[in-house]
Amino acid sequence: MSDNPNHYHKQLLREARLAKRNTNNNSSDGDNEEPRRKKRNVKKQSLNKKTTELREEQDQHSFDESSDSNDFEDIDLGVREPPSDASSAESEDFEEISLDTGHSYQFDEQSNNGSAAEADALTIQIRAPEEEDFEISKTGKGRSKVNFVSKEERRRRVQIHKEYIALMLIHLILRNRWCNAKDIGKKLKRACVTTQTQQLLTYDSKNSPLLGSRKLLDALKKIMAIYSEKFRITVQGLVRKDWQELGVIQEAEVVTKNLFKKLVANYRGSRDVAAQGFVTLLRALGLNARLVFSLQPPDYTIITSPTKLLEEHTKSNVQFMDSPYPIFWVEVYDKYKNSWISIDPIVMKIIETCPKRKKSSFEPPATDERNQLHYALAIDKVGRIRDVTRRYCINYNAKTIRKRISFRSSEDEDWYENLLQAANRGKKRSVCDIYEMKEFHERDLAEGMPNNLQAFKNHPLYALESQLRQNEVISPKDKSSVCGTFRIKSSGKLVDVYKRSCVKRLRSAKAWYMRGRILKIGAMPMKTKSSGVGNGGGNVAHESNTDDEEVRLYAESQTKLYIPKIEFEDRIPKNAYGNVDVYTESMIPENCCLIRISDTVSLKLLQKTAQFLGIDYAKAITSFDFTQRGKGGARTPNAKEGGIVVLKIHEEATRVAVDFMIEMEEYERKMQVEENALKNWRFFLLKLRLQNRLNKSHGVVNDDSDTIQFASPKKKRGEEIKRNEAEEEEETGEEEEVEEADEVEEEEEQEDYYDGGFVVDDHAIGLNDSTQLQGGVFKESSYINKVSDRNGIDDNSDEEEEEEEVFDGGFIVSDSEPNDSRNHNDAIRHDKEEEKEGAKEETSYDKEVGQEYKEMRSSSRGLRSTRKRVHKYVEENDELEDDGQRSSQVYDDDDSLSEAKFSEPSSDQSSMDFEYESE
DNA sequence: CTGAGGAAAGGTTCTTTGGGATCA
DNA sequence: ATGATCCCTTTGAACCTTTCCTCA
Repeated sequence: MSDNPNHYHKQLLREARLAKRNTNNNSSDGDNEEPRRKKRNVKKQSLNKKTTELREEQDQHSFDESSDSNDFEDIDLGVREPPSDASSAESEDFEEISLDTGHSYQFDEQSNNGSAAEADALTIQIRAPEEEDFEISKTGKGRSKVNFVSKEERRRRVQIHKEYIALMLIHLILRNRWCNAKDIGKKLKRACVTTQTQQLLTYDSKNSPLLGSRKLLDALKKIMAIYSEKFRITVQGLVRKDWQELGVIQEAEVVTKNLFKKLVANYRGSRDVAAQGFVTLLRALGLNARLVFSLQPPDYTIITSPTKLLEEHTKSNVQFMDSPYPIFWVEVYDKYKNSWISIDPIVMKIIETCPKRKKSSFEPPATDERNQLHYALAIDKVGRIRDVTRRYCINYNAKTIRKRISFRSSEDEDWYENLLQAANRGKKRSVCDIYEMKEFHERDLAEGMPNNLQAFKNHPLYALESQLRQNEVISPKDKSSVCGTFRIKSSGKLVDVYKRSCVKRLRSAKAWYMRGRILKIGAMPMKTKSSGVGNGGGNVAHESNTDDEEVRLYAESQTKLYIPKIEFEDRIPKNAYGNVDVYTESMIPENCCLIRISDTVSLKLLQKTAQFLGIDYAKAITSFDFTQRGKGGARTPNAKEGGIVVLKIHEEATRVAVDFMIEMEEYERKMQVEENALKNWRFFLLKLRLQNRLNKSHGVVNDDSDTIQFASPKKKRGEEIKRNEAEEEEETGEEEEVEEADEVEEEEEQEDYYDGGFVVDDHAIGLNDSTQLQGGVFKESSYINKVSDRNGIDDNSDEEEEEEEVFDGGFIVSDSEPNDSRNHNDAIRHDKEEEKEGAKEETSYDKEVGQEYKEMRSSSRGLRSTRKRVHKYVEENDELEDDGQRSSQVYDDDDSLSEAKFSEPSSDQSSMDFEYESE
């Protein structure tokens, strides 16, 4: 140990904090954060399935659940139960309540009038108690005594632990508000404070702070003596309960605000109420008094199942033994010494300013069943909450920390932090806090090294070499990392103690690569381990590991951020597979950007977009998954594609195009419906004509059972047939027929829009601007093409012409055409200008595309012109000929595709015709 | 009281770029 | 005949950690 332990430990602490921050940063920007988050989501989902969610309205009182849960002896929030919450109120045991951290807690301190206990929006899920939760997991043959609980139960215990904390916090906030009652305070003051003590308190001691402090203590002592003399404990206060005792009800009256006032005024109630009353009294005296609550959540680290005790406890209401230590007590700020004085006016009747390195008298021994000091929260007059556990626990870092939820995982740590933060929202720090932080820091330093081996495990400051994990190493391993020695009591061996901040976590080069880091040149492995590890289902067979028996492990300091090499500014640096590895954000090549897939944007769409724009792109591999194929156990890695990488200069254009493609897809879907409808109708009309002709040539067949099923109702068909029979003239008949069809269309449109139905143009167009645009676009480009194509193919051209006129009624072809050509000329002119511009042309083009898109939205410019422009741009400006060709191919393909689609109905129809005729 | 050791369970890490059937 | 597309399946092994318990 060094000569100046304080200084030494300070440094240690700083280093430890730094190291922690570093690891946190790594985990947050790395990919390794993802699986964890995923897991949590899964948990949440499964939880949600089982829970009934209760969302409280903003102005409702959100804490009602707790007021009726019988677990808590005396919570009342002074609010009435809304009838709608009956289900939650009925839950006898307060079983599973999941609270989202951070955002859900909103403690509103504005309305400080007691009756309105409120959170703005608190989501509480209550799960009905399940018998199975206490199910005992399988135990070994020989050791019947150890009964571990199931995974599910463990999770549930953590959950309850958290909920208990949250609800007790709320309890504390409420009680603290009641403690601000001035009327009671005045009354207590009159009864308990003599003029003599009053004088002690008002002593002006600017010159001698020591004397002032002394007098404050004297005054407190006197007040405490009178108060504790008067107070009678009539009911048991809060106690700690084990898991099996959670359902046991302590018989007590529900304390409302009025009852609280009455109790305090009459010096009756539980020891908790006594402490709260004392706070009221001290505050009335103008002292800065805090109410301290040592939360007693059931211990989540206990994973054994309840055994014999369970039955005893649930059957008879066991009166819990009172702990000789308080759960509520008081802290008074000593402004002379800038420290807090702890007062327990009722249980132990002591006043204490605990020196460092000495065990506080408030800390119960670990054997106390009914009281454990793991979370001590102090709340002041305005509702500032501070975690003051550090003050009361001598072995905070070595022991207490392990029982706190923050020790479990970083997520849980965040949860706890967020909880306190939410409770403190909008409240500023005071000078007292700064002095308090200083005090806690000093206590940290004073705690020193643990005195037993076990406490060294995961100690935040110290580490023993024997307790390191396989992939951990102490670096640098010299005098600078040793901070002392420890003698193992049993063996008497003397071992070195290292700083925790010097413990480095090692990974293989591959593992680092997956985290976006590569080895520095000349890095020597810090440790090696046999490659047998984890080779489980790997491809051991095909890759002879003879020369690579060992996995070399490296520390993070031996690696550097991987920065992809860029050979040409205008090329995407792809790997051998033609992809880009993007396991972390930092792995995106500098001249590129990643466009991720999402729920709405599929990889296919992205690829299509890139091809459409004719730009170079590469699939981005963002992670791997390993799936089991076959029963052999060989697990094959699957590269997961998380998006595409495009050149940065193409980013904006691509994003705009992606948006456009999404809209286009949506429109195409609609068009498909419409097209199907048209096909059906066309088919229907043909059938009618055919039938008509057959009837004419072969006579009417009175047979209702048709071989062909139509979507339209038979009644209407019958009508049409009659009409057709009446009208012998072909041309006029057809015209009317089509009109009739149009009418029917409109009627049926409401009935089945998607079921092979159809879209009326007016309807489709009139929705909003964007649809109107699309309508315009597609009428020009695809729809009209299709119709005219069909005209070309079909023999019954007369009819088709008529049809076109009918369906085209919604838009003005003549108008759009000159418009289009003008734009086209515009585009060409633009392109020519751009050609001259030179170096900046590409970026300006990108902007151009963005603007054009906006223009298109407003002025309904055609898709075709855009396409042509992009196409033209690619041809003229882009040096990548291949891509240009590809895009032109795509363009052509698209048209041919639409042609191909339209050959369908004719073939379909002919076969049907054939079938009909053969009949 | 302390530590070693064992049991039992859950968690973490490692692996790092298909293939056969069917359809167009 | 050939290329494109779909669908298969959710798995291990080895190691590590944590807890409880017993025994010395």
